[in-house]
Amino acid sequence: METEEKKIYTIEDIARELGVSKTTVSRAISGKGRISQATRDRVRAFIKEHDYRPNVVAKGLAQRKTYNIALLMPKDYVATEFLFFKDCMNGICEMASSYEYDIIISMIDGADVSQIQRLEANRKVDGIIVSRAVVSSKVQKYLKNCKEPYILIGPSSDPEVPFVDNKNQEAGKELTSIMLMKGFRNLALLGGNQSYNVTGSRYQGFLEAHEEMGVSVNENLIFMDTDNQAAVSDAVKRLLEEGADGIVCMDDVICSMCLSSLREKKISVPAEIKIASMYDSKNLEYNNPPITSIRFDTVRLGKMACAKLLNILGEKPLEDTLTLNYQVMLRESTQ
DNA sequence: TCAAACTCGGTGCACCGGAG
DNA sequence: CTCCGGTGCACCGAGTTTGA
Repeated sequence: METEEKKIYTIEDIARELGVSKTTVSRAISGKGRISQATRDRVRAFIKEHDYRPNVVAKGLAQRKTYNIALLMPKDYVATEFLFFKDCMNGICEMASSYEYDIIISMIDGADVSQIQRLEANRKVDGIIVSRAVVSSKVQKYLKNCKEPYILIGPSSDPEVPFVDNKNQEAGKELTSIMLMKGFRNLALLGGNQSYNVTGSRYQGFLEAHEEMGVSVNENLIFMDTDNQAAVSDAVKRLLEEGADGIVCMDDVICSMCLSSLREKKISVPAEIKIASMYDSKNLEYNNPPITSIRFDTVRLGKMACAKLLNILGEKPLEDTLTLNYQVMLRESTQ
């Protein structure tokens, strides 16, 4: 069977077919400038009928835009972050594509800025989204001097740098408060990589809850950088020796490793020790007992980061309705 | 050999003619 | 004169073609 190749229309073809100028067609599509409703309808009907799609490269050429956004990811991200990135990316891509933007992912190796340099030199992107784990000060300093705007996912200490972030500190505080209100007085904290801001924020929340409730923190029960099984097992061993009555894990992967370590030691949850986590991801979905956890909407976080950047790029009015929050999922592990 | 002109598809601005 | 609805053309950037 002979396959008939579909004609790809240009704005000029439409103008010719409809007996108007290219500018008129462009206006009918963009909605900018003065044009009669009748002409606009005619153009739109033609576009619909012939499935016309504007050439984004040409559009970019005329507007000096690329319609690309860079997403900077850390090259050395650990397993605990995978689900975060996945959800975040879903949100970013969804928001970007609704404005005809595409995402270019660039893996950043420590303080090496060569990837960003290349994107900038080749004018590949209009803006940059920096995932929270790219924290090297050299990278941040470089970005500040970049001509492309950027937004940070995660806390920003610099008031000039736009950012979006989950309410990590508040969530850490609330989760800890819940444990303290249940009467636990010897809480352990298993934290992630200390070079990440999120770890610091959640730790601050943990401390604040103690302070507010007038409970002193047992320094021997604070474990950081427990992002691998060996470190978690060691922490679990020590927190049991120290007589901890509850464990707050900074994320689900840490919690999952912690549960595995407790099982190995035949310590039962929640009968012998309570445990709570943050992030409420698939990692713990089928755990028995169900784990009390903070649920963040990371897809929304990604969407919001992208929306804010699009706003800076002049593409999108900023919606106040796009706010971030979290839910506390109270389950059997803390009962 | 090499500078100038042209190419792609779309945008933005200056401007035009007709109507009120 | 002003407003409306439209036109014409320069321009965007980089590669290719033309022609002196």
